[in-house]
Amino acid sequence: MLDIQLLRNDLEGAAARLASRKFVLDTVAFQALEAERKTVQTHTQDLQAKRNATSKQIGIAKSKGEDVAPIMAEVATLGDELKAAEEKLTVIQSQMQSLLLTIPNVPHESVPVGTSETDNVELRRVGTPRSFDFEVKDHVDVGEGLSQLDFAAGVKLSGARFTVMKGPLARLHRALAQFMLDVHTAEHGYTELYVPYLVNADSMQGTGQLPKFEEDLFHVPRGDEGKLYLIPTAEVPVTNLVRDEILPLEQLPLKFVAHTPCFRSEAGSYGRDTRGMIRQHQFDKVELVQIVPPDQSYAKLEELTSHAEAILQKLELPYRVMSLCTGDMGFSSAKTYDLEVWLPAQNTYREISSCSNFEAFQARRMQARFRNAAGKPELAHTLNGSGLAVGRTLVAILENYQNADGSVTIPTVLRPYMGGLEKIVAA
RNA sequence: GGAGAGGUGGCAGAGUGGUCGAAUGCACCGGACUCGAAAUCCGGCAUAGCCUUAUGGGUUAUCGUGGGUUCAAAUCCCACCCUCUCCGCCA
Repeated sequence: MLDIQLLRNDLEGAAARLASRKFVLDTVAFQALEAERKTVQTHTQDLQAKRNATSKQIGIAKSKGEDVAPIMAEVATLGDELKAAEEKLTVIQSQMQSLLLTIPNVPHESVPVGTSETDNVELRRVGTPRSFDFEVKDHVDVGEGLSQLDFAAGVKLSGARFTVMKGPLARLHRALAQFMLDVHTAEHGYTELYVPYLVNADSMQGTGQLPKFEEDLFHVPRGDEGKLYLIPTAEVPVTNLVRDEILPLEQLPLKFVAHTPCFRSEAGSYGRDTRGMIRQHQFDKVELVQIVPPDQSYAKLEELTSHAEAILQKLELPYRVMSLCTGDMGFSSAKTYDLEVWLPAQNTYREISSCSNFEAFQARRMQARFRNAAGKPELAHTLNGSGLAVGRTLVAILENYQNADGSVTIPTVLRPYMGGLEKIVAA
């Protein structure tokens, strides 16, 4: 959520910046609503002040044993008028709130301007793609060749976009998550968390999934009206830990890492990545989250991104770092770096991590604050990034570490997690 | 699932219709005293919004959440949420 002051003080400027990310802000509607709000709110508060003053007088008069009938008569009609004004104000305020909740974040000035994926800017490449002296298979053929990756079983149990892994491959998947957690806690200073996979609507609104992207979420009914949502990323429960909190300055920055499954309905992407486990309804991810003072957030974005990169480097997977353009960034983000891993079978780089600075956008929705040096509550900045998406990392390993005989070499750093196993061979 | 108790400021805890945004204590901040500290004394000490504005001032809302009664609600009524205790069940 944007600061409404920004819209009041520099509406055209805000609209121009939002336009760079393909969002059209209806400035006329905003101004009209804002003008009405001002009138109605002032009027309502005047009436409330009058009511409060009169009620107080009645109280004083009664305590003195005086006749209160004349004063009562004075406010006889106030009630209806006030009620009407309050109702009107409530409607306007909820309209304003709804409007604000659907406006995306303003891009940081360092974000490249563009309209689509193709305008993203490559910042660096790390590692050299391996050259193969045989025809590379994609991860589906590699995994099924090993009889350890079973898409048909996933379909039987649940439907499309679900997968079953078996044996050493399932263990490799677990090993990846363990490895990532160990690196981030031991080397990068993150505190490991275990969090709920079902969260309430307030949490989803806090990080920006609601109200706009309900169709991307799975939910389960609970009670008559309520429902809980399956998390699409650990970002939601982890970041919402600080919702409605005022943190002591000394506690910042907070650095959390959590390994969770992620559930996405993938509405609107029915035709994309239907083969393999690139795009699943359920996948595991190790997520990094930082809560920091505003003046540190851009330095922390670089740092957090480097933490995610460290995993790829240790796994010796070639990747590149992209700075997403204004038109390709997520709703809540002010700046995003994507890490893209090399997939030889696709002969391209594919997203495996997304690291973002949300500035105060999420914090404002969540009322996540800290007490600044002056002792005053101030909105914190929130950041997060995948460190990494476990399923896609597994895909990358299957493809990059495949051998001519169909086996898959296990990256050195993972072998301790695999009981010393060096290679996965067909069962 | 059954029975009961309870949710008030950073914490503890008073307040059951009226000068209550809320006593008191602790914690915290500033000052006095002191060579310094402790003790003591004095003062300060919630958050969000709106209007106005040179510092500032005015005003509204908030006592778990939402609704209702009333001129007036922390206080009365209804619904919901959460916590605790006991019983049952259970990984």
